[in-house]
Amino acid sequence: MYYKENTCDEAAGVTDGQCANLLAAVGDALYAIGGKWTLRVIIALAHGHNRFNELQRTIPGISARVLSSELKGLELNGFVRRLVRAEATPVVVEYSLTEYSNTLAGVVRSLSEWGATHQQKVRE
Amino acid sequence: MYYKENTCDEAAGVTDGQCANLLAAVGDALYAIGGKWTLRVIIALAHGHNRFNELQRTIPGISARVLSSELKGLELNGFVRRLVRAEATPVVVEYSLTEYSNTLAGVVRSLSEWGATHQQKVRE
DNA sequence: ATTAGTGGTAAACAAGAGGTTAGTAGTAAC
DNA sequence: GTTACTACTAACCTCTTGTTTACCACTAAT
Repeated sequence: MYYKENTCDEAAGVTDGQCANLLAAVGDALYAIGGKWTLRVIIALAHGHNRFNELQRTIPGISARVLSSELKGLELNGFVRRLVRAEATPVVVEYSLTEYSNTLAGVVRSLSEWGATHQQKVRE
Repeated sequence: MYYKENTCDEAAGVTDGQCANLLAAVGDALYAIGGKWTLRVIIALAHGHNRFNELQRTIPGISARVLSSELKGLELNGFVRRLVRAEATPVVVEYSLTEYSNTLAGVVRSLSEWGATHQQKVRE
């Protein structure tokens, strides 16, 4: 359980450490993947969309400028690999996920599960 | 066509639907709790910090203005309950999580687990 | 009398994320 | 010859988010 029921004094000291740890960890996670588009790009790549314009078509509402900067950031952080296929005409660029990005599977799963049920609740 | 039409014909149609669903669900989730402070406020509340200034002390870096607007938004969306204790002097305001906010447990857990390991990887 | 604490709000501003428009160079299809 | 596709990038603008500072009215302690 991520929450602690009681507020009694003996617990305060103990859970405050846990709380600070949680705050820091969640802060780090959101800093890396909390942007509006970051996870969506990763999801689209995970489904085999690995070209620039293909990604832009798959992700509704993203602009070329934002997609470009997202891909750069993801490459910099080791989530995405960029491969230029110079043998093709015109030159084709392929993006793909690294193994490290697989560590995000759990996050994507719980986030999408919660998001789906939450969306149903919002339409009440 | 001078480039391949599909990476995997049979998969394309099937997974594109899944992909769109995932994108929408994750989008909804991030819209609700993807802000810089939203989850941190919830975590602090979950650890028994239920007064305004207490929350501000617990969450490093948050300003009163932002905390105030976060709490308003969370109350509006049904994550937080606001209780004014008029019998006390000075008047005391208590914030607490609703039952609905417990549905976020899985999200917080996976996000904090990933955030913790990611932070270790970043320090390489 | 001064300081600190209660729970905030108002105003002014800064920063950054994201959106819009336009344009690059080359090729291929109509 | 015109359109459309490849993968972007530059410039500009807007809008949200967040910061800072000051302030409210009241109380309790020093």
